[in-house]
Amino acid sequence: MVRAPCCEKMGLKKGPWTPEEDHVLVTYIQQYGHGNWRALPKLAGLLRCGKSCRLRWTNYLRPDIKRGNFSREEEDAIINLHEVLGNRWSAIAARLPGRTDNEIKNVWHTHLKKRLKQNRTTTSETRARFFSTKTEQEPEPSEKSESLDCGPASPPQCTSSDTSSATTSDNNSNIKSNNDKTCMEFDGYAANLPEADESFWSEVLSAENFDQMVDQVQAIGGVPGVGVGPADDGFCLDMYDHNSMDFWLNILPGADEIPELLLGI
DNA sequence: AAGCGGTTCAACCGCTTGGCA
DNA sequence: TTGCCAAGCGGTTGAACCGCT
Repeated sequence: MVRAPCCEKMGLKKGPWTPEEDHVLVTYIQQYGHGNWRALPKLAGLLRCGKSCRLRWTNYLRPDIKRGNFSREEEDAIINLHEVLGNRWSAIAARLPGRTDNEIKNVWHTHLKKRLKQNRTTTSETRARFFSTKTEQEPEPSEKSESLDCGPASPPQCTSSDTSSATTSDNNSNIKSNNDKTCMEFDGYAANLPEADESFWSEVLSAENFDQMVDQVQAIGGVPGVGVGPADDGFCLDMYDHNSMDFWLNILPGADEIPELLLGI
């Protein structure tokens, strides 16, 4: 199917926005709102298509947008959310107030992918040691694994987040899922897990739960980490002290020491 | 100072989704 | 149920910028 580009009509401007155009757009939206994006440029007197106006507004001109570099906390949050949500940039952006999906996508491709790649290189020996006893036929990690592609089936009992803070479950009880398939990663190794429905992830990712659990773990001087493991009727996901042996025993049954390079991340 | 290659990020393209008649 | 339209979304592009030689 071939669809004509939205700006194909002659006379519609493309490319970078000028300060004058920005001013016209902002003034119009402040005055009348943006009921219909397609009609907006005509009404506002802009030689742009509605789509271009919407993008300019949502990605740049909106008053609630936070400009400037991402903090380390924000970067960590993106990494953690990306592990769970994959390339759903708008869903990730919804959890980072003031940041747009476009911005997050750019940061991911320009900074965070590199950072993760470096981490994986430095932890590869540790990882190999820990997985050697449990997952002898583990496939080689691929570049593509970052996009949460579901590769060949991996043992569902061993997986986790590879950074300190991550998602968590309901207060003191594990959250059980249904039996569909999804993917999570451990330091680049994709593992198939039972997939949870939307309400499950909403609950897991709810700010209240997350903050509460992080606080609890930090209150005892621990570093928050997420463990995922088998449960009687599916799998469970819970938050632990990342530096505790219990955490590693849960996700790597049989482990005899905490992965040195992951301590205190 | 100039050229070049790598990086960044705003903007675009086109597919998907949802609402409505 | 079907078709159309508007908006949302993710992938990609390319101009601007930056650092190195």
